Amino acid sequence: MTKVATRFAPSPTGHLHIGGARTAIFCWLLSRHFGGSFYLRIEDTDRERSRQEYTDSILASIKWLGLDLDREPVYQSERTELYNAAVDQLLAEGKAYWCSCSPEKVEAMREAARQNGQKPRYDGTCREKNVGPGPGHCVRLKAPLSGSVVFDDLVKGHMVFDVAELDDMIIRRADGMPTYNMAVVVDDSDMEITHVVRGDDHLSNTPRQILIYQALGKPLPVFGHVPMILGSDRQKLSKRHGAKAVIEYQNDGLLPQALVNYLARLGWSHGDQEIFSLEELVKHFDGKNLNSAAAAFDPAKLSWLNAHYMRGTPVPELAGLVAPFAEGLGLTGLAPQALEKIIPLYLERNSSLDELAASMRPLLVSADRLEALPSEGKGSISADGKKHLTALRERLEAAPMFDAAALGTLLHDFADTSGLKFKEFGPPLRLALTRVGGGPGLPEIMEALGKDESLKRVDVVLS
RNA sequence: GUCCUCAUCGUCUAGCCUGGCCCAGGACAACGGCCUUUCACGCCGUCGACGGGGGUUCAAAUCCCCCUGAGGACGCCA
Repeated sequence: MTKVATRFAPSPTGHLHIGGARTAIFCWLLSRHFGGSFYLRIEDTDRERSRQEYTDSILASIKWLGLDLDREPVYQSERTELYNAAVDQLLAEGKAYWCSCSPEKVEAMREAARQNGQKPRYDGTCREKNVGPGPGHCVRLKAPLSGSVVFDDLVKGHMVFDVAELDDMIIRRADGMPTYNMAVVVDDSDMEITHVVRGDDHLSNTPRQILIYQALGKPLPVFGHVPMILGSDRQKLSKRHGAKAVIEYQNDGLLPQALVNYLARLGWSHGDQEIFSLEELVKHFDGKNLNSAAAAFDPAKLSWLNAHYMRGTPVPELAGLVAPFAEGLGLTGLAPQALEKIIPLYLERNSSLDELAASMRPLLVSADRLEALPSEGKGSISADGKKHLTALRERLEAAPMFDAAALGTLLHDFADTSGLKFKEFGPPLRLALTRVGGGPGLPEIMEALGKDESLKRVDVVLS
């Protein structure tokens, strides 16, 4: 058995989005499962739409996801000679021919076919004419006129296409560049790709590509067409579904492992298991159990997974990961220890790094950078509240110990001796300390803040 | 229009190949409760699906046919 090789082949016309990322993950997983290789090929033959910044972005996203490559990325724009050699070979062998039909003329043929209820196709005008090269001439594959193309798809099963459905596709444009189907076949063949895993929007391209493989006399790879990812309303994925480019998830504070786990599990399953380490994914992902139905993207489940992975990350590492998000909130020059100290207080209350940074902010800024409290209404401290705070402040100032355990006892004692209920002084104290309604326990917050800062925050709202 | 693909809880899915163990299991979400001097976590529980119609069979989510619905392809785009 030859060594398994897979490839992910995006065109650099946008950032790596969620659908592409899943395809890349599947390809990578399949190669790793079989101890094979994984490659990246940039399909940039469309000079108009391809942009270097997107290539860079895709490469960065692949890396961030942790998908390592076994060779440098291949750029189709640099391989024109290879494609031309293949086209010339087919021409020389009589398996392809020059065509002088203008695009307008071909479009007219298609329109006519459509009118007749036929599949729009090229009618083969130049097939036997031997027109030869010339300005505006393209090259077409001389496809078989009858028979069928058969292959077994990893996810769709046994596929049969009647070649009568296909026409003589263009394999080299008038400008000398190969067309997509030609370049893909030449590349996959040259790169010795054994498993072509891609979106099922390519399913109907497959018989065309198989025709090219056959004309070239090259062995066929195994094909696997994974269904598309839909939005939560089962419509085509778009921004409003919260389905974004990988780089945006990164910017939102998602952990790559969460995204990989979520995406791997979308359209693939291993019994009832939901959480997979990378090792488990590699161990179980053998190209089977792929769902042939399209799956809807669910941001809530992704979020749940992210929370799970955040909690499993060691605090010092987490501190390094949230630091950039804290900086984004204007919290610069923070000591790593400052973050490490309060991360445990907020970790289980957040499901992304940016939320975590935002919720920790009140404990990380100085008292004067907290926003002012409203004087009345929601979020304000009543006159009674201030009175209770004044009394509590005295106890706090007199506290010999300022750790969470001692402060917990102090608050209980205060409730007992003052006859006040917790809800009469707890919420005002919380507002004074953090300006936020919920969060970690008051004792923990005060310990993290320290005595001076805690008293200062109380003083600010009392003055 | 032609060809192709797909169809289990709101969502991701198990089960389907090799019919009975499925009056359909798990997870996310939602809802309720417990824990908690807040919020959250955690725990317990509730709601909730085989698209429709025909067959085949003692028996169908599972096999066959039709319908419906959804998606894709039909480029000198990829």
